[in-house]
Amino acid sequence: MSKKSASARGRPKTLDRDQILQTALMAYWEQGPANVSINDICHLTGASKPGVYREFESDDGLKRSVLEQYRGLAIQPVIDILERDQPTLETLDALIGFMTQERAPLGLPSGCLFVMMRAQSHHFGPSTREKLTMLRSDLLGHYETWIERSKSRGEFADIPTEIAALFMDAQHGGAMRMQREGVPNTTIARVLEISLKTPIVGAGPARA
Amino acid sequence: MSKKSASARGRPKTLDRDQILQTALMAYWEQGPANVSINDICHLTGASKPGVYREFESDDGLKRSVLEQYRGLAIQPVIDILERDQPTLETLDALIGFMTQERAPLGLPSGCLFVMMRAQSHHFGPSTREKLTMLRSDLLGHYETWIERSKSRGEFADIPTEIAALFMDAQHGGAMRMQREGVPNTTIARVLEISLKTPIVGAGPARA
DNA sequence: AATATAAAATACCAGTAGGTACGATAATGA
DNA sequence: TCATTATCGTACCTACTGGTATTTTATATT
Repeated sequence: MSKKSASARGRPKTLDRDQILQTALMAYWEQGPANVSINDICHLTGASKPGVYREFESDDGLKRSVLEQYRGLAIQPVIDILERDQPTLETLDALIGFMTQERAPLGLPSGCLFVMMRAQSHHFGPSTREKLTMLRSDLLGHYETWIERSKSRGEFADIPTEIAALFMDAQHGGAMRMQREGVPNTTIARVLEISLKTPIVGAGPARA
Repeated sequence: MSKKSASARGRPKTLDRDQILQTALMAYWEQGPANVSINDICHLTGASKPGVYREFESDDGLKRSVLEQYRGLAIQPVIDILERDQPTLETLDALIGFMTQERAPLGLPSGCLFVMMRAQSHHFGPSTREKLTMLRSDLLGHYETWIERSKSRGEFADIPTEIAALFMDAQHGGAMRMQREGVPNTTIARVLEISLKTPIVGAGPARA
């Protein structure tokens, strides 16, 4: 890991890895990964194509790295919410709040790159696909531990943990898809209130 | 409309429109629309490229036509279930049954082409996008009339109809995505039991 | 038989994708 | 000073995309 600051031997590198990652991340997120070529990223960043390939090895490698970057940006916050020790209902509210946050003021695209990439994982190389699978099972794992903790407090319905985790993941994916299709965040939040809270804490509307 | 059987003037057409549509439909469904080129479809069907363009005008036109075809195959059955005059719970069971049907024995790919295409609608031409939007609002409309009918029988929770329709659409999309990711249909069905039934008829597990 | 019509398919177009060979360049170590 | 090392970027490669110009062929009409 101590390769950066130590003066290397040859010509010093001018290529800005983080800038490329950030630019690619935003371009993928906004336009969809399949609509952004390596050439596009070169033009956007001013980097040369061999430079990008030297740094990331291949299209597959770049996408894998972007996904890693995206994890810190948009998946970890979800995990952080799950790991705060809060009453179940408050966690659910925090999740809904995070998902339906207005993106434009933050300069962030709508939808979720992770969800988008999962939906078209067969377009990607093996390395990216592997990363996708790992991120997915990691996220599901965090859902599961949170569910178990909620259950131990008696604050979670009697649903098998594995099923409940898939259920929460599905609600998240649904919300992100709606956002991409232009459904207003307030509306998405109302849907999530019903779809997330009712099955989990029974806090939904009265039955007719 | 009486152009087919009437003997036309020039060279008789040998191009089989339906075969192309069917082949393209299956290829799109299996591999994702973005992974199937017109060339692929030509090779699969034996048709020549200008023939395909003569029939469908463009990539956009072909995709629109395929989508139309897909409607009859996989969207209309859902609408038919909604239009059967059944108790709400039976309709929900029928929907869950349809979504989690084993596809392999029927020779059908898993997932839903409509859901896939909605998720990447920005890859397509204007005509295809228009069709997608129309299909979406048509489906949502059918959900809404079914919801209203259920409400009038007192068999639907007190959820605004528009919200409930988006909710149902989201559950459908989530199920199709899980299926694509390889989640077993029995598991998906259990998730749907919770996510669909609990909010709508309160038939979920007891709260803790 | 000659002509009009329409569909057939080969062979091509420009554009772009992912990827790389290779000579130039900027630093360090001897 | 001079070799060594490593990154630089131009210019290129092949493959394939959506799309079409052009010629040939099979029919119906005259």
